[in-house]
Amino acid sequence: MSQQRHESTPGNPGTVPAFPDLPEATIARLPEYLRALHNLEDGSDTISSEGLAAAAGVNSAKLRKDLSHLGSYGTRGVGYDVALLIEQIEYILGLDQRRAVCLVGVGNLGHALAGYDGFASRGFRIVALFDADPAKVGERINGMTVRHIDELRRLAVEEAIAIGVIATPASAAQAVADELVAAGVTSILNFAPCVLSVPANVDVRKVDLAIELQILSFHEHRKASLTALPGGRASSDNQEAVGS
Amino acid sequence: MSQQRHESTPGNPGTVPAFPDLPEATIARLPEYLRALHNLEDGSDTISSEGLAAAAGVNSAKLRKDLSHLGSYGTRGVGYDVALLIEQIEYILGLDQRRAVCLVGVGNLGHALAGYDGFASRGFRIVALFDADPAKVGERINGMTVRHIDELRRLAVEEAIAIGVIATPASAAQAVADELVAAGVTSILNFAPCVLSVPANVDVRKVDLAIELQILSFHEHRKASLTALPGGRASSDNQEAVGS
DNA sequence: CGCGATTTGTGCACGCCTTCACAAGCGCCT
DNA sequence: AGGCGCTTGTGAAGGCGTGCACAAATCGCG
Repeated sequence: MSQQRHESTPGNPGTVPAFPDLPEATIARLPEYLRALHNLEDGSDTISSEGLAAAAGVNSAKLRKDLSHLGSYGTRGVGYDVALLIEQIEYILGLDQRRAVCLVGVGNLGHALAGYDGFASRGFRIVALFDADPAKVGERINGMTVRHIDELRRLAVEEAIAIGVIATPASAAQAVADELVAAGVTSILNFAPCVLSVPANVDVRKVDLAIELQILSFHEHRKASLTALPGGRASSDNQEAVGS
Repeated sequence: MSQQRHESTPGNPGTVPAFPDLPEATIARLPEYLRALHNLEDGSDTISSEGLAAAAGVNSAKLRKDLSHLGSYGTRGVGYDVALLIEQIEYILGLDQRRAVCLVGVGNLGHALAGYDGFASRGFRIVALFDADPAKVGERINGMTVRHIDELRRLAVEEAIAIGVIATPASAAQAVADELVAAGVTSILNFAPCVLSVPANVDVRKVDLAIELQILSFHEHRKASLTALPGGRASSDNQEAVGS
């Protein structure tokens, strides 16, 4: 078992061990665990899988298996060391590097994202804003100046930006994605409702706000049809957790 | 558009037919298919599973299986009737009802959501905005007036609002959720980074913008560690999609 | 009218994920 | 020191989702 104890000692960049290949489902939950850990107001320095699972809204066995995947160090009979676990997860997620992020599209949504402090407080630095509209270029948002998209490539390379956020209309999204890729960006968070075509080494995650509502609408429709039927079924599964 | 219900249960006109119990994964993809169908500029009135799958960014076999689950009407050798398929999916998702949605929290993000026209154009009506801050009450956004959250319960009942969107800080989210539930809301879209506790008959979907970035950050971290290792990486896969 | 081209619908196998249940380990208390 | 209660880590089973590969069905055309 490789000891990838994360030390802050600079100067050993080549010693990053083989990365644990975590299941995708586990990766998606690590940020949840991290948030739950940070929100713990409890003064105790350890927490049981049961307690953390409740705080994160998941099954405790699932949480233990997730943590075991990253070779975590819990103590039987005691639980997990909160500080150590936070450190471990932040290291795995690469959050200790406070990655630079650029945002393209300062419209309705982009404006809100630029001002969203949840990014800054959870491991990221928005370092540049871009828009194609000359009327918006020069506008100052949250201490940053909106630049024209033509400057994207130069700035992204200079700042070694690896993550880009697309908050443009769908019609512009593919062109922006191409530009981001050309600038060396290898991870894209796409808020535009469209499919992006990118090289295989670029990761894309998509957030479509309307789709979330449509999924809820389906469940509404289903619930309505069930209540109209005789012998309406009881409620199905739903995650319930203790409030903070 | 006539309310063309699908032909099952031909003997009981007034009742909604037994709802097909679609896999959750399928449900989550139906909105994608719907968007792809609407974006089709092609003048033809039918489309093959291959074509639609490409437009939606999924495997064609998966798409066929998804559509078969909802008793779809494709024609072998021809494809799917675009208009009929749109109608079918919109019916299943309950979008033909243009459900009323209320939004709580008119801060940075909430303001953007209130102005987001993607909701209106894809089956929803935002009918009420609420905030706890007296300074915001009375403000007009996109033709709507922000009301105080104390009015939530009365208005939600009056308008029969079934879907609520939470865009408040995390500290207020649980209280707002309780209020929504008390007002009869049975579906909640939560943008606050916290776990909500709700009754079993209430559906909750969560969108955490920072989590999405953190997942991307993990992949960045992984990619960086891989490039430092011998063996390099092979990129042969080809993501293909219909360009904008 | 029949044949071939085309496309849907689906049986099947495989792999991932979840969940249960329990052995192993740890610390505290007597 | 030893036993006891608590908690982690994990083997195993079951369910779910995915994608291949092919039979069934439909249309167009000669």
